[in-house]
Formats: sequence, structure tokens, C-alpha cells
Amino acid sequence: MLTKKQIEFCLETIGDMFPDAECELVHDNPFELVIAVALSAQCTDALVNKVTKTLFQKYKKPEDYLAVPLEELQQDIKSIGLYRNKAKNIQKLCKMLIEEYGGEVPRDRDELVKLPGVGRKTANVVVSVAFGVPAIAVDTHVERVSKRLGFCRWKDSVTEVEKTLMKKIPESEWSATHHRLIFFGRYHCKAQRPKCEECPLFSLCREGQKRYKKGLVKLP
DNA sequence: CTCCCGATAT
DNA sequence: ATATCAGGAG
Repeated sequence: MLTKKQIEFCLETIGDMFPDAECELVHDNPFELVIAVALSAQCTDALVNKVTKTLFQKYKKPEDYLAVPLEELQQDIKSIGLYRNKAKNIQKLCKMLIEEYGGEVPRDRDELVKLPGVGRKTANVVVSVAFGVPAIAVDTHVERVSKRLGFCRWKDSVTEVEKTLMKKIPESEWSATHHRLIFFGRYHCKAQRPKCEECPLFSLCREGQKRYKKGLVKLP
């Protein structure tokens, strides 16, 4: 586990590497964001954007998703994967929005989590990106980066990772830091071929040291 | 814990 | 051929 000072140094460095990190899911309003994030489970943002580009032209409002048979919606999002669950969730979600939320996306995290296909991570993305509420959505990248660097313990659940990060990062920095961690994980500290050789955090990274001992990292 | 699942990188 | 991708539900 890194000290609070070390974590601050890491976040500052990562901020210098990705100063303008932001949400990469293309959307025009909170409703489109909810759909995009729900679709993004176990799938790349790039692929979600490819699908929503045409999807959002065909479906504008919750009513539009309910106006077609389930099978048609499935076909429209098939290339994303997990498409049967996602199509069903989207139709149920739209039904709930209409019947219980006046057709609008709720601004409250606890209400968002009640929507089918929307868990803690998705709700955090929506309140943060769409409504400007401070939040840290712990996705696969944030979890991996936090554990590799030693922001938290290896066995921590995503809930524990989120609590730890919220405790060690000032609230005003939650949303920006969260996006920087995602960019760092997506483009630098990648799951399959992390760029340890050119990483400014290598010397204090627990995973980096482990990889070095294994001979996986060749220093210049 | 398992299942859902196609696209892409390695 | 296998690992991974802005996870969530049962």
C-alpha cells in the first residue's frame, strides 16, 4: 500500500500524462448516456460508439425503444455482445423511466441503481458526467490501476476500492481523477501489455517491480 | 459464484 | 487460441 503522499504523486503524474481525460462515450443528453453506459459492460467504448451512432438516430426517447419487438432491438445492438441481457434491460429501463420517473433520467444515484442494467458503476458515471455530481466509478481500468500501483489491496472489492479512493482523494477532484485513471489504464497501464518501460511511476509501482523481477520489463 | 457474448488485441 | 473490454443479475 502506498502512502497518501505517494498516491498524491501518482495522481499528479497521471494528470500530467492525460490532462484532458474525459468520458469517451458519445452522447447528447443524460438518457443517451444511460443507454451508452449500460451497453458498455464488457465491451470497448469504441465499439459502443460505433453502435450508438446509428442506434441514437433510430431511438430518441424511451418510448421509441418500447415501440419495437425485443428481437429487433437485439439485432440493433448485437455486435456489442451480451446483447440479449442488454436489450431486455433497456426495454425494462425505458418502461420504468416512463412509469416512475416521468420519462426523465433521475439525478439521484440511489434511484439510478434501481433501473435494470444499472449498477453502482453505471450510476456513478451518469451522476458524474451528466449531472456534475462528484463520484468515482470503479470500472475494470480503475480497479486494475489502483491494485497494480498499490492505492488499495489486491483482494479489495470494487466497493472497497471506491471507498478507499474517495477517502484519499479530495471530493473536488473525484470526477477528473476518475477519468484520468481510466485513460491511464486504457492507454498506458493496459491489462495485456502495460508500458512499464516508459512509465514514470515504475519505481514505486508494486506490479511494475514484480514484472521486473519476472524479466517482463526491459529497462533502457 | 456463474452466466451472459461479439469484437479486437495479443 | 486466449485474454480483455467503462458490469450486472440471479
